[in-house]
Amino acid sequence: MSPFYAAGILLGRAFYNRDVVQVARDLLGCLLVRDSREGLTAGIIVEVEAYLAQGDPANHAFRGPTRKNASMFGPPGHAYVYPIHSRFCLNVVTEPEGVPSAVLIRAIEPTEGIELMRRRRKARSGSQEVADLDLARGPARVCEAFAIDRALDGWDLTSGRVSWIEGRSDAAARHNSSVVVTTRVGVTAAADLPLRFYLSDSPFVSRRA
DNA sequence: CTGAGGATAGTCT
DNA sequence: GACTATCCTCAGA
Repeated sequence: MSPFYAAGILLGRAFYNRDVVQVARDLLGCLLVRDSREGLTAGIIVEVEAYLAQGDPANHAFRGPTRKNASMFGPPGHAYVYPIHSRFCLNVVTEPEGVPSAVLIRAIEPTEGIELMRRRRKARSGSQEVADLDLARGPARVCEAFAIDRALDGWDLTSGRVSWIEGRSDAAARHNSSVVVTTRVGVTAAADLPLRFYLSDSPFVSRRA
Protein backbone atom coordinates (compact mmCIF):
# COMPACT_ATOMS: atom_id res chain seq x y z
CA MET A 1 0.00 0.00 0.00
CA SER A 2 1.15 3.50 -0.76
CA PRO A 3 2.99 5.35 2.00
CA PHE A 4 0.37 8.08 1.51
CA TYR A 5 -2.05 5.93 3.48
CA ALA A 6 -0.06 5.12 6.60
CA ALA A 7 -2.32 5.32 9.63
CA GLY A 8 -1.71 8.28 11.89
CA ILE A 9 0.68 9.89 9.42
CA LEU A 10 0.06 13.44 8.25
CA LEU A 11 -0.94 13.57 4.59
CA GLY A 12 1.56 15.70 2.69
CA ARG A 13 1.57 17.80 -0.45
CA ALA A 14 2.17 14.84 -2.76
CA PHE A 15 -1.01 13.13 -1.61
CA TYR A 16 -3.13 16.06 -2.74
CA ASN A 17 -1.14 16.85 -5.87
CA ARG A 18 -2.89 14.14 -7.87
CA ASP A 19 -6.05 13.60 -9.91
CA VAL A 20 -9.02 14.88 -7.92
CA VAL A 21 -11.04 11.68 -8.29
CA GLN A 22 -8.12 9.61 -7.05
CA VAL A 23 -7.64 11.88 -4.05
CA ALA A 24 -11.38 11.77 -3.31
CA ARG A 25 -11.43 7.98 -3.21
CA ASP A 26 -8.24 7.82 -1.16
CA LEU A 27 -9.58 10.27 1.41
CA LEU A 28 -12.28 7.79 2.40
CA GLY A 29 -11.19 6.21 5.68
CA CYS A 30 -8.70 8.97 6.46
CA LEU A 31 -8.85 10.99 9.67
CA LEU A 32 -9.81 14.66 9.71
CA VAL A 33 -8.39 16.40 12.78
CA ARG A 34 -9.24 19.84 14.16
CA ASP A 35 -7.37 21.32 17.10
CA SER A 36 -9.01 24.35 18.67
CA ARG A 37 -8.88 26.20 21.96
CA GLU A 38 -12.03 24.30 22.98
CA GLY A 39 -10.32 20.97 22.41
CA LEU A 40 -9.47 18.36 19.81
CA THR A 41 -12.00 16.80 17.47
CA ALA A 42 -11.34 14.05 14.93
CA GLY A 43 -13.22 11.59 12.78
CA ILE A 44 -13.08 9.24 9.82
CA ILE A 45 -14.05 10.62 6.44
CA VAL A 46 -16.85 8.42 5.09
CA GLU A 47 -18.30 10.49 2.24
CA VAL A 48 -16.79 12.91 -0.31
CA GLU A 49 -17.48 14.53 -3.67
CA ALA A 50 -15.06 15.54 -6.42
CA TYR A 51 -15.27 18.83 -8.33
CA LEU A 52 -13.35 18.76 -11.59
CA ALA A 53 -11.19 21.55 -13.01
CA GLN A 54 -12.38 20.79 -16.54
CA GLY A 55 -15.90 20.33 -17.89
CA ASP A 56 -17.65 20.60 -14.55
CA PRO A 57 -20.13 23.52 -14.38
CA ALA A 58 -20.94 22.61 -10.76
CA ASN A 59 -17.41 23.66 -9.79
CA HIS A 60 -17.31 27.13 -8.20
CA ALA A 61 -14.27 27.91 -10.31
CA PHE A 62 -16.00 26.98 -13.58
CA ARG A 63 -16.18 30.60 -14.71
CA GLY A 64 -12.68 31.51 -13.62
CA PRO A 65 -11.10 32.92 -10.47
CA THR A 66 -12.91 35.29 -8.11
CA ARG A 67 -12.12 36.46 -4.60
CA LYS A 68 -14.42 33.79 -3.24
CA ASN A 69 -12.85 30.80 -4.99
CA ALA A 70 -9.23 31.99 -4.85
CA SER A 71 -8.18 29.09 -2.64
CA MET A 72 -9.10 26.61 -5.35
CA PHE A 73 -6.40 28.10 -7.57
CA GLY A 74 -3.82 27.84 -4.82
CA PRO A 75 -1.53 24.93 -3.88
CA PRO A 76 -2.92 21.43 -3.32
CA GLY A 77 -3.55 20.44 0.28
CA HIS A 78 -5.06 23.78 1.24
CA ALA A 79 -8.64 24.18 2.45
CA TYR A 80 -11.35 25.86 0.42
CA VAL A 81 -14.09 26.92 2.85
CA TYR A 82 -17.06 28.85 1.58
CA PRO A 83 -20.39 29.95 3.09
CA ILE A 84 -23.78 28.75 1.94
CA HIS A 85 -27.19 29.33 3.50
CA SER A 86 -25.69 30.66 6.73
CA ARG A 87 -23.37 27.69 7.01
CA PHE A 88 -20.02 26.48 5.69
CA CYS A 89 -18.65 23.66 3.60
CA LEU A 90 -15.07 22.31 3.64
CA ASN A 91 -13.22 21.34 0.50
CA VAL A 92 -9.66 20.10 0.04
CA VAL A 93 -7.82 21.54 -2.96
CA THR A 94 -6.16 19.00 -5.26
CA GLU A 95 -3.91 18.83 -8.34
CA PRO A 96 -1.11 21.29 -9.13
CA GLU A 97 -1.36 24.97 -8.16
CA GLY A 98 -3.49 26.84 -10.70
CA VAL A 99 -5.69 23.81 -11.41
CA PRO A 100 -8.98 24.49 -9.57
CA SER A 101 -10.16 21.06 -8.48
CA ALA A 102 -11.29 20.08 -5.00
CA VAL A 103 -12.85 17.40 -2.82
CA LEU A 104 -15.89 18.26 -0.70
CA ILE A 105 -15.94 16.55 2.71
CA ARG A 106 -19.58 15.49 3.04
CA ALA A 107 -19.73 13.25 6.12
CA ILE A 108 -17.55 12.05 8.99
CA GLU A 109 -17.73 9.33 11.63
CA PRO A 110 -16.68 11.07 14.87
CA THR A 111 -13.93 9.32 16.85
CA GLU A 112 -12.50 11.98 19.18
CA GLY A 113 -13.99 14.99 20.93
CA ILE A 114 -17.51 13.65 20.53
CA GLU A 115 -18.78 15.54 23.57
CA LEU A 116 -17.41 18.78 22.12
CA MET A 117 -19.10 18.04 18.80
CA ARG A 118 -22.39 17.45 20.62
CA ARG A 119 -22.10 20.85 22.32
CA ARG A 120 -21.25 22.67 19.09
CA ARG A 121 -24.03 21.07 17.10
CA LYS A 122 -26.55 21.54 19.87
CA ALA A 123 -25.70 25.22 20.18
CA ARG A 124 -26.16 25.71 16.47
CA SER A 125 -29.51 23.91 16.32
CA GLY A 126 -31.45 25.88 18.87
CA SER A 127 -30.28 23.89 21.91
CA GLN A 128 -31.94 20.77 20.54
CA GLU A 129 -30.12 17.52 21.33
CA VAL A 130 -28.40 16.14 18.22
CA ALA A 131 -28.20 12.39 17.63
CA ASP A 132 -24.63 11.08 17.46
CA LEU A 133 -25.28 9.77 13.97
CA ASP A 134 -26.11 13.32 12.88
CA LEU A 135 -23.08 15.07 14.40
CA ALA A 136 -21.19 15.30 11.12
CA ARG A 137 -23.60 13.83 8.57
CA GLY A 138 -23.67 16.48 5.85
CA PRO A 139 -21.03 19.00 4.76
CA ALA A 140 -22.32 21.93 6.84
CA ARG A 141 -22.71 19.69 9.88
CA VAL A 142 -19.08 18.64 9.48
CA CYS A 143 -18.07 22.29 9.69
CA GLU A 144 -20.25 22.90 12.74
CA ALA A 145 -18.97 19.85 14.62
CA PHE A 146 -15.35 20.70 13.77
CA ALA A 147 -15.67 24.48 14.19
CA ILE A 148 -14.54 25.15 10.64
CA ASP A 149 -15.45 28.54 9.20
CA ARG A 150 -14.23 31.14 6.74
CA ALA A 151 -11.16 31.78 8.89
CA LEU A 152 -9.83 28.42 7.69
CA ASP A 153 -10.30 29.23 4.00
CA GLY A 154 -6.87 28.84 2.43
CA TRP A 155 -5.44 27.05 5.46
CA ASP A 156 -2.58 24.64 4.66
CA LEU A 157 -3.83 21.22 5.77
CA THR A 158 -0.32 19.78 5.44
CA SER A 159 0.98 22.00 8.25
CA GLY A 160 -0.04 19.57 10.98
CA ARG A 161 -1.46 22.40 13.07
CA VAL A 162 -5.02 23.66 13.69
CA SER A 163 -6.51 21.29 11.10
CA TRP A 164 -5.01 18.45 9.10
CA ILE A 165 -5.72 14.99 7.69
CA GLU A 166 -4.02 11.71 8.61
CA GLY A 167 -3.75 8.49 6.63
CA ARG A 168 -6.31 5.75 6.72
CA SER A 169 -6.51 3.79 9.95
CA ASP A 170 -6.39 0.00 10.03
CA ALA A 171 -9.81 -0.08 11.63
CA ALA A 172 -11.23 2.05 8.87
CA ALA A 173 -9.54 -0.05 6.23
CA ARG A 174 -11.16 -3.18 7.62
CA HIS A 175 -14.53 -1.50 7.51
CA ASN A 176 -13.87 -0.19 4.04
CA SER A 177 -15.23 -3.24 2.27
CA SER A 178 -16.44 -1.26 -0.72
CA VAL A 179 -16.92 2.23 -2.07
CA VAL A 180 -20.25 3.30 -3.55
CA VAL A 181 -20.23 5.78 -6.45
CA THR A 182 -23.24 8.01 -7.12
CA THR A 183 -24.12 11.41 -8.51
CA ARG A 184 -23.47 14.46 -6.32
CA VAL A 185 -25.94 15.85 -3.83
CA GLY A 186 -27.54 19.26 -4.24
CA VAL A 187 -25.89 20.23 -7.51
CA THR A 188 -28.06 21.33 -10.41
CA ALA A 189 -25.34 21.59 -13.05
CA ALA A 190 -23.65 18.42 -14.31
CA ALA A 191 -26.04 16.50 -12.07
CA ASP A 192 -25.33 13.26 -13.92
CA LEU A 193 -21.60 12.98 -13.24
CA PRO A 194 -20.70 10.05 -10.93
CA LEU A 195 -18.45 11.99 -8.57
CA ARG A 196 -19.77 11.20 -5.10
CA PHE A 197 -18.04 8.44 -3.13
CA TYR A 198 -18.92 6.88 0.19
CA LEU A 199 -18.11 3.85 2.31
CA SER A 200 -20.88 1.36 1.66
CA ASP A 201 -21.25 0.06 5.20
CA SER A 202 -20.99 3.32 7.12
CA PRO A 203 -24.14 4.51 8.94
CA PHE A 204 -22.64 8.03 9.03
CA VAL A 205 -23.21 8.68 5.31
CA SER A 206 -25.57 11.58 4.59
CA ARG A 207 -27.77 10.02 1.88
CA ARG A 208 -27.81 6.55 0.42
CA ALA A 209 -28.30 5.82 -3.23
C1' DC B 1 -40.07 9.14 3.54
C1' DT B 2 -40.60 13.56 0.86
C1' DG B 3 -41.02 18.40 0.00
C1' DA B 4 -41.35 23.20 1.39
C1' DG B 5 -39.30 27.00 3.59
C1' DG B 6 -35.57 29.39 6.34
C1' DA B 7 -31.63 32.02 5.84
C1' DT B 8 -27.20 34.91 4.22
C1' DA B 9 -22.78 36.02 1.57
C1' DG B 10 -21.27 36.77 -2.87
C1' DT B 11 -22.06 38.06 -7.46
C1' DC B 12 -24.22 40.36 -11.11
C1' DT B 13 -27.27 43.99 -13.09
C1' DG C 1 -31.76 45.46 -5.28
C1' DA C 2 -32.35 40.79 -7.20
C1' DC C 3 -30.83 36.29 -7.73
C1' DT C 4 -28.29 32.15 -6.76
C1' DA C 5 -26.50 28.46 -3.89
C1' DT C 6 -21.53 21.71 -2.99
C1' DC C 7 -27.82 22.90 2.99
C1' DC C 8 -30.57 21.97 7.08
C1' DT C 9 -34.74 21.29 9.61
C1' DC C 10 -39.23 20.06 10.29
C1' DA C 11 -44.06 19.37 9.08
C1' DG C 12 -47.04 16.30 7.07
C1' DA C 13 -48.21 12.07 4.77
